[in-house]
Amino acid sequence: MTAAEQKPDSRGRLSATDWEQAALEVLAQGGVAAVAVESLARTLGVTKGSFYWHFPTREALLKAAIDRWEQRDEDQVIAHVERIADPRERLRELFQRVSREVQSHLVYAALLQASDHPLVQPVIERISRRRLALLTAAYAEAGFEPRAARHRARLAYTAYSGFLQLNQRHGMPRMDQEEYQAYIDHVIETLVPA
Amino acid sequence: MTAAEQKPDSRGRLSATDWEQAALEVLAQGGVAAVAVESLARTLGVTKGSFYWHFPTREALLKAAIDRWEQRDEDQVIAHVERIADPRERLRELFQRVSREVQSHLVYAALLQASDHPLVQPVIERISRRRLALLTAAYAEAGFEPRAARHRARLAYTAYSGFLQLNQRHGMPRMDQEEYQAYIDHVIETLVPA
DNA sequence: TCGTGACCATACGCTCAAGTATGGAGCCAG
DNA sequence: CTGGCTCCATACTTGAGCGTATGGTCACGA
Repeated sequence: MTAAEQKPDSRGRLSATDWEQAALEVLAQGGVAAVAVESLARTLGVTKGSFYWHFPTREALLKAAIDRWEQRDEDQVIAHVERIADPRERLRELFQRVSREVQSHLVYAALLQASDHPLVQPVIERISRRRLALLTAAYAEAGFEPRAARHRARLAYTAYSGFLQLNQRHGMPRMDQEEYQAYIDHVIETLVPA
Repeated sequence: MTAAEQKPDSRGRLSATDWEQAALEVLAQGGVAAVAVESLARTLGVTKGSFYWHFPTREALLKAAIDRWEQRDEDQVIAHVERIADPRERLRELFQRVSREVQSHLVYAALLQASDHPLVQPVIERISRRRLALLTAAYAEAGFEPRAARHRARLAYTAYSGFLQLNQRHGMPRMDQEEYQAYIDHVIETLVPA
């Protein structure tokens, strides 16, 4: 209902960008395996013939879509958060952001699940390194020793990805909105120095 | 080198248990997708003909292997840890255990990655509930309010699975043994009350 | 020794999704 | 109005895995 009407330029024709957008949507929903060309074509109202005009292969689409997501993520998270002066406040903002910007985190969760895929492995590695460095820097600025900053950053980051892992489309008793906010508060209390 | 010689009863013949064991090994290594009958048959030195005598289908093998693992896990973790009286000591022991018993955790990590598989989903759900309950109880005994105990348990558990996620066969700068131990200490310090 | 049953090999068939080949509809420049 | 470019449909081929059909071998008991 949300992927059907993409952005027909004038009369139903599609562009490569349309495919990437749709790919990201089903990626967030059904994981990497759900990014199948015939299935995608159906949701876009066309057939494979269209796809293979825009992309040489399925991998190419996957790569393009993931690259696009990574770029957007870089801009949003890094830029908007890195300018917060106080490191404690910066850390709090980071944790809070998980609840908003759902789509982006869903994509990240999907990529985590497919981290053995040769195409996403380097992406996960880059993202991990970047976010870990961001956290480490924040903790260091907040007064942690270098070693302790690294450890606390790692703990925070693993808690983040573990949280994503255990929340989408499977196990774990669901939390309602209030319980969720209380949990976030607890995490901040525990992992961010007063 | 480790999966080739399983346990030929007398002369090269295999049993259903041998297949389950081998399945667990490649499951820990290559994930659920790596549990393929023809591939497994090759590593065991036989052909599919053998497999389909012991099991009606691939799913059956997967289920049997996972059940076996879950049973062993139940015995090892739950039984050996639950008898520790002091809740703080119990929590420390839990964290320490992640470094030993590597195989078991590797299987869990593989299952996490395939948590959308209809066969794996209920397993993950059960395991999650059990371990979460275990942690929650320990924190409650250690003096946490019920709500805080739940939150802290969830934080610890997500940190655990996130840690697994980001360490096997992909991303994240590797830690050496000493750094790893220091990290565990930091986690215990942070998440376990003094 | 004979035959029965446990275990395995060989050779198929079936399905699904990726990729290919080719042609057709619409539009725009000349 | 015509040729060419863009975007798409239809109909194929191909490869990987699962599952099936059928027969062979070896051990062991009667």
